[in-house]
Amino acid sequence: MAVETLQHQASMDARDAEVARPKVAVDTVLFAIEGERLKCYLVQLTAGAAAGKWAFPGGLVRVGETLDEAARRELEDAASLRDLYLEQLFSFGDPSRDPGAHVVSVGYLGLIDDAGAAISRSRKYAAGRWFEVARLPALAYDHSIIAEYALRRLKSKLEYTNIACNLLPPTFSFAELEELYATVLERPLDRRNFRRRIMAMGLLKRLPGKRRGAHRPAALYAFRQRSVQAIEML
Amino acid sequence: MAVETLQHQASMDARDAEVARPKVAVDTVLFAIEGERLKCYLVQLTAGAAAGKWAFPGGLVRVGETLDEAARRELEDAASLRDLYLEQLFSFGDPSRDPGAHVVSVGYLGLIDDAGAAISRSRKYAAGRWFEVARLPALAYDHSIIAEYALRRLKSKLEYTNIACNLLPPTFSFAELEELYATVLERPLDRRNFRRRIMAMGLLKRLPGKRRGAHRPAALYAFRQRSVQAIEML
DNA sequence: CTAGTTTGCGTCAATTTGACGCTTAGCGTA
DNA sequence: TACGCTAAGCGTCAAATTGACGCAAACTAG
Repeated sequence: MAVETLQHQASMDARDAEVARPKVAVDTVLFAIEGERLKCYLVQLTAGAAAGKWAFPGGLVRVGETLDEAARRELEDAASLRDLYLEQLFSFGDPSRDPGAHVVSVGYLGLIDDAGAAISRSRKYAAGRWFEVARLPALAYDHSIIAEYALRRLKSKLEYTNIACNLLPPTFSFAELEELYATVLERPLDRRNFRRRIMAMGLLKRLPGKRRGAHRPAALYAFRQRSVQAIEML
Repeated sequence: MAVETLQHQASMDARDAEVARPKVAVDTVLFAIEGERLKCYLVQLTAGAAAGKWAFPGGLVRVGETLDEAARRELEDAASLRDLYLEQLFSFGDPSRDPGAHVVSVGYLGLIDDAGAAISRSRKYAAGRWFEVARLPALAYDHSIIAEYALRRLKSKLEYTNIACNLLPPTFSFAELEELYATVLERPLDRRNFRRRIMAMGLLKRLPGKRRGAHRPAALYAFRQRSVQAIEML
């Protein structure tokens, strides 16, 4: 009788050591807006069969840390990033997703308001930089599938949550917010209907100042809540 | 320098064996409707610190199988169940969720149309039976959190997918469908508006026969598609 | 002061949603 | 057989929401 028929969950006793088990990794699809383009951060792998290919920053989960902590640790290591929005996406467990070993990857969606904050100084990777989402290079492992999940989740959550606050600076004009939506959703929005919808959600607060530009000055706004929450969910 | 800073994903080389890694398990929250009550299937653990407690059927993932396969294998083992609807929920990675070891659990939502199909003859568990969702016993590990996720997902997906087809027999009356919704959502539905909404989605096909009962006979319906898909998602 | 551009508010019809009334069909019983 | 009961099934109406679009206000550049 195999070990797992004797116990529901694993315990640290000696019998476990004899059975090979899949490992657990986290991989984060990190998005940012840069110049009216949605971008995501990729790192270039240095080791393994996928060396030279691009992938999302990630790595194996250590004993004693949560999945979120693992994802944050890997982002800090890979790009010196801290305090960003992270949300678990989906877990990818196909044993052939990594030809080298059976690794279950917990995919994460990450958002940051400033692409410039990412500093690729990790010795773990050959390089790290932002790519336009519409023009990603070939990705290692099953990361192109993870990318699809992440993009779908981001688009979906834009519609019914205040998740956009994590892609914008603390203060912004309505036009900037609308541009963000149009960029991510890849479709034009009616300016007036968009304003009505957003205002009806009551997420924003108007700030005193004005944004001066080449034309009529725009009112400044900020999100009431910086924490993500659903609007009018049943 | 630790192993994981040298490689992105794990490989099977010798250095890995030196580092303890979290294990991966799957746990499935299986729902069924029985007598106007939403129920879920629990098993009673026999081993480990949680022995005697109730939990969702699950176990460690083996090298070479997908997460879905692992979940199906455990359900077959625990309750002789096959060919049911399964959907990945969320992964739970808190290292303290299982006091015995660091086990990352991938939670699954399962649906079956016939609670009677579950046969608890597994030697792995002391017992297995259906519990009313509103009156679950104390659960092992973090399974009460997983239960909350599963119930929320089920309620949510009822609203915009044809997922209900997995909780109903192949043929059913409109009243039975409405009762299912009311039971799961825990609120009364307006019969006429509900019918309009469901018909507008175009999921059902009318069958020739009639359901004879104590009163006016009801038309019989079946789902056009038995595969789950979202309706009118943007 | 004028032309050009962006901001910001408002209107209107079409569609969707929520609340509810009424008829139909079959069963059981007098 | 006819009457009452109950569930099934169809339809109506007002309120709320959505999509399409017009227009004036505010500012800069020349």
